[in-house]
Amino acid sequence: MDAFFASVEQASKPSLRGKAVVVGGLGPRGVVATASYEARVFGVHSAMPMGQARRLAPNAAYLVPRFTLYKSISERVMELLRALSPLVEPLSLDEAFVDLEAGGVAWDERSARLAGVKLRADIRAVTGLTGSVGLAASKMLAKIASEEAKPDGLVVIEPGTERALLGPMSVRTLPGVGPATGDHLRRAGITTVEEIVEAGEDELVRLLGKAHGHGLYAMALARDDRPVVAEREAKSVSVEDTYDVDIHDRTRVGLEVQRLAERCVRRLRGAGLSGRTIVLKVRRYDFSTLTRSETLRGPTDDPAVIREAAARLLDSVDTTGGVRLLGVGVSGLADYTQEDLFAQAAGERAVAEGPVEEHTAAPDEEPPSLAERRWPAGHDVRHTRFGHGWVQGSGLGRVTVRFETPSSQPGRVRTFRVDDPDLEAADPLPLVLRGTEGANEAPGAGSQAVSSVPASLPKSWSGSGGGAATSRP
DNA sequence: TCTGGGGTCCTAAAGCAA
DNA sequence: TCTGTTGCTTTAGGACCC
Repeated sequence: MDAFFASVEQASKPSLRGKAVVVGGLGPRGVVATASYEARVFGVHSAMPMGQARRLAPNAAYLVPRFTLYKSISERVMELLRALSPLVEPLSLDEAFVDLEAGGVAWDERSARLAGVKLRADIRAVTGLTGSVGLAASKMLAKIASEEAKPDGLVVIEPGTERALLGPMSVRTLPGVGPATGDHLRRAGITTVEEIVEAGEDELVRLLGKAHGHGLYAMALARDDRPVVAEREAKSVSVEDTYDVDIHDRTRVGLEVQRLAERCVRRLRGAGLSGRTIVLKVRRYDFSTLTRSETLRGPTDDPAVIREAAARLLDSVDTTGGVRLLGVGVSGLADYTQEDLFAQAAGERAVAEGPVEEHTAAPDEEPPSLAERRWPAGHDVRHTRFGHGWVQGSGLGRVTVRFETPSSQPGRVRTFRVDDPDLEAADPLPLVLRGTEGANEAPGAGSQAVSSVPASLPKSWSGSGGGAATSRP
């Protein structure tokens, strides 16, 4: 999918279409998750610190990610892919490999291209978004082709043309070559794919080690026979938090680790898993990162056991100077059933844990007090008089809302007090009114779309207001 | 206002057992 | 009994990906 998070936001917010949109963490230490193509013109890109993005594109719309919405759209796209082949390997919410041959829908260039064209049309019809397709004989080449195809395109790499195509490309094009390896190779005078080939396999292994060296050399020759794997089992489960300001207080550090351990267990149990190795991660004030781990005799999903292990690991870490990030993870995963017996044997009382689904936005499950509701930029809201809209920004006791829906014209902006009883959080509306395939689900989709178009209404008392303010107190 | 969160894979060192 | 080799497991760190 093209600029996935940003595209979803543009689709659900008519006033943002054609505009620079940046989705990411809005706190003082946030980074960009996705920038719309309009924002990329200013030099904004993924993984860039938000502060830098704001300097480059001060007039862009800055929004917090809404993972549950993205996930639901992702699932619809994955369904389309699974209709093509049983062999679908998701790489992330917005990318997947599909083995078209295994699905029997494509066996030569013509049939593959046809399948690709139809897929792109289906994605558009079902989600209202654009996706790009890369077609080739291997995963690596398909991936490169899809990069070339973006945005909103389709690229085929024909068998026999691979080497010539790859040759002049930067080594950074190849999967597995990031900043570090790229630098390493550059210092050895290797900047293009054909220079990797010229250097030879032995030299690559000498430079990068066995696994990486052999692998990269093969990739440079366009040799890649990695299969498309449909179901890959998780190897680890982890949670981590970066704090807005470094934590110095050792007691507080300990408490945070306990909280993280509990969140980690919730996720672990939600997935029906238990694990044997507990990992504590600490990023210090100077960004140096260290991990400490402990392997238990057997797998567990017991919150007390994991909390205690994490606390022991913390004992061996010096946190003077402050920490900016803490994380707790579990690896060496095993099935839950096996663990169940273990937990029973330990005679541990089951901790009354909440629902398995975790909220993406708020780490804390606090009672949502009247005046202290949070209004994250970009989230949907409903007003009893003005209908459906989204939070453009909040701060200083005010929240600014734009009233529009995916199918409306760009809407008006109004500002309210954060404790306005007429305003409440709302679920996202579907981006497309009816899907092309399947019966129309979403019972109420049509009526919602019609009802909430804001006609001209009394003036609010707010000024136009600048861009979205951060919502941190 | 420097640098998220959730993962995967690889390497190297150290301890231990055969 | 001493020494060397090999292999497995645990631990820590680093690179990479989206």
